[in-house]
Amino acid sequence: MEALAALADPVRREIVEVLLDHPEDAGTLASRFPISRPAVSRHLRVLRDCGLVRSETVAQHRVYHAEAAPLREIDDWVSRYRAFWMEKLDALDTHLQEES
Amino acid sequence: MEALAALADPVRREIVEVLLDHPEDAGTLASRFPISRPAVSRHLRVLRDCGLVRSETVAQHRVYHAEAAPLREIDDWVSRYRAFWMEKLDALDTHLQEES
DNA sequence: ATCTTTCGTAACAATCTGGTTACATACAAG
DNA sequence: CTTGTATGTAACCAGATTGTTACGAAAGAT
Repeated sequence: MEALAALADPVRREIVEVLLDHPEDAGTLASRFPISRPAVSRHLRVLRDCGLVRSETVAQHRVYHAEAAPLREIDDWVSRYRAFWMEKLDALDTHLQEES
Repeated sequence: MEALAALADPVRREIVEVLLDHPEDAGTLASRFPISRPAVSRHLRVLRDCGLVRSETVAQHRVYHAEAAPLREIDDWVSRYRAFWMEKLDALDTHLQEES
């Protein structure tokens, strides 16, 4: 669940959101954020280290791509408890039914 | 997505896992971990602040319960990208089919 | 009333995090 | 080859995080 910690940061979350939509090189990616390019570079390192992102070198550019596997890992964790909140929300629905 | 940051910590994640199974008082909860009771108490505060947990006072004990809503919020975020990795994994399946 | 149990908070130290600027490397281009 | 563009890394700093021990409040128990 190292990926979960990586996604705790809002900047990294937004980077991933962009890359899930389309691949993008480091510079363009950095220009989206109000922080320095090296700061973004390090966020990319964190994302790379936990497998949420992969980089492909083309000329002197590094094109980043989103990687699916770790997202699935998080989904699996949450899934284990989906039954819990389904139940709770069902109970709420019932409650509202009874009130009306 | 404040809950996501809260769950980045492995201790807090384990606390939530326990409470999703059954409610438990602060002391018993603390005894599960190799850290001090005040440390656990503060983890509980973080979880309370982001709504992942709720406490009920019974006598001089504080019984903690898991709360469903924030888990759902995280699930919703991941859901937005479920299509992405479904697609990737499908592509992998196809690839393996072709190889065999 | 006083002691005991349960639990949160305060104060403090050590580590982690995320930002900045300065610098090094790699490849294209002229 | 020398210059310029695109990136990652190193060094440094401020603020947040997480742990510890000491203390305080609240509610049973004697």
